[in-house]
Amino acid sequence: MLPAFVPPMLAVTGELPADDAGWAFEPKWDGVRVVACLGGGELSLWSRVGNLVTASYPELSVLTGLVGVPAVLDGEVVAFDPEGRPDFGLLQQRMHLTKAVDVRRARRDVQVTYVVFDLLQLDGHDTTGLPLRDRRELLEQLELRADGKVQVPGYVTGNGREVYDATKRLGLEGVVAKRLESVYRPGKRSDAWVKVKHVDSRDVLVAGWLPGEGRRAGTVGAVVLALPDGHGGLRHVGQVGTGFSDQVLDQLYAMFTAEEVADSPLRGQLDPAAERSVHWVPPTRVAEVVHTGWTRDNRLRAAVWRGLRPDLDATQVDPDGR
DNA sequence: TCTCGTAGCGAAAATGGGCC
DNA sequence: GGCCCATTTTCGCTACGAGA
Repeated sequence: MLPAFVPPMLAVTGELPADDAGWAFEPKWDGVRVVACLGGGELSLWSRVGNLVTASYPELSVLTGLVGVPAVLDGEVVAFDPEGRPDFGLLQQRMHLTKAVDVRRARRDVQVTYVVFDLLQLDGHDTTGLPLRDRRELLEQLELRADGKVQVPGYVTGNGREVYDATKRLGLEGVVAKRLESVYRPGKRSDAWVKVKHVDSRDVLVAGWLPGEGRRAGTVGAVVLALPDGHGGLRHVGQVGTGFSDQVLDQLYAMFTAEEVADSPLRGQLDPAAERSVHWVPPTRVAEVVHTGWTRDNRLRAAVWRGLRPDLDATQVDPDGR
């Protein structure tokens, strides 16, 4: 009998705990959250919001041979780059495939690994009421290892700062701190799990803006960002659409509409439909954003607005944005 | 058959409203 | 006041239908 989907517990974003005691630290895996339900020789894989994704990752059928009793596992499907780092861009080539022929083709270039970090049911027993410490012990007793397709990475107790620094050196996304005594709360965001991400702060130039929709109709939806290209021009480095308060949006809207210009400083660098929607401003204002890295086409990944930098002028912005 | 546009889904963060 | 949930935005990708 195949167990039913259990919605995964979610972490809050925050800082490392001030006191390491009672916390477990593990790397933050840059992949997609997947709950695996096993039983009767069958497997179902579910996304965070309860969509069935079994067909997208046929190689994970090895799980059925690893656990002798019905079980529900929580983990992350990850694609590793040749250096062994999780690469979300690679994984995106697999995420939405549903047809067997497409999945077969994509598997030649991108293999995935299921990184298991929690156990929610075992042999018909609900384990979510157990402390994390006990759930992990049961999980490790299952000895889930399969030829690079399944991993159960260990965790570190204490030394959260060391784990954080190590993940930064290794190019990982960050760490997750989990209270060892915490129970698993299905579908809930809990401060018993705290994700601490590595973020970079950069100074960038404001080149234009896109109108908002819905609640943000009549104000700014996103700000178009640029950096000097080192040859007297500018290169587009993406947009930022989050991190603003309503007050800041109103200020930016008033500022931008008063300065609008017809000419694009980034001609030909955005796709034509997007370029038609942009309202351009002179690229003289400097803003600070934080982001989690760069996409393959040299755009800022997951950029969050921090504010304008009136103390800086455009000539002080480094082509690397530092 | 190919291209283009749209929709949907994955990730994330911030805000505001409702409720206790 | 704090928590939870809904809603908004971003990017990157695939699926699919329409039209050339």
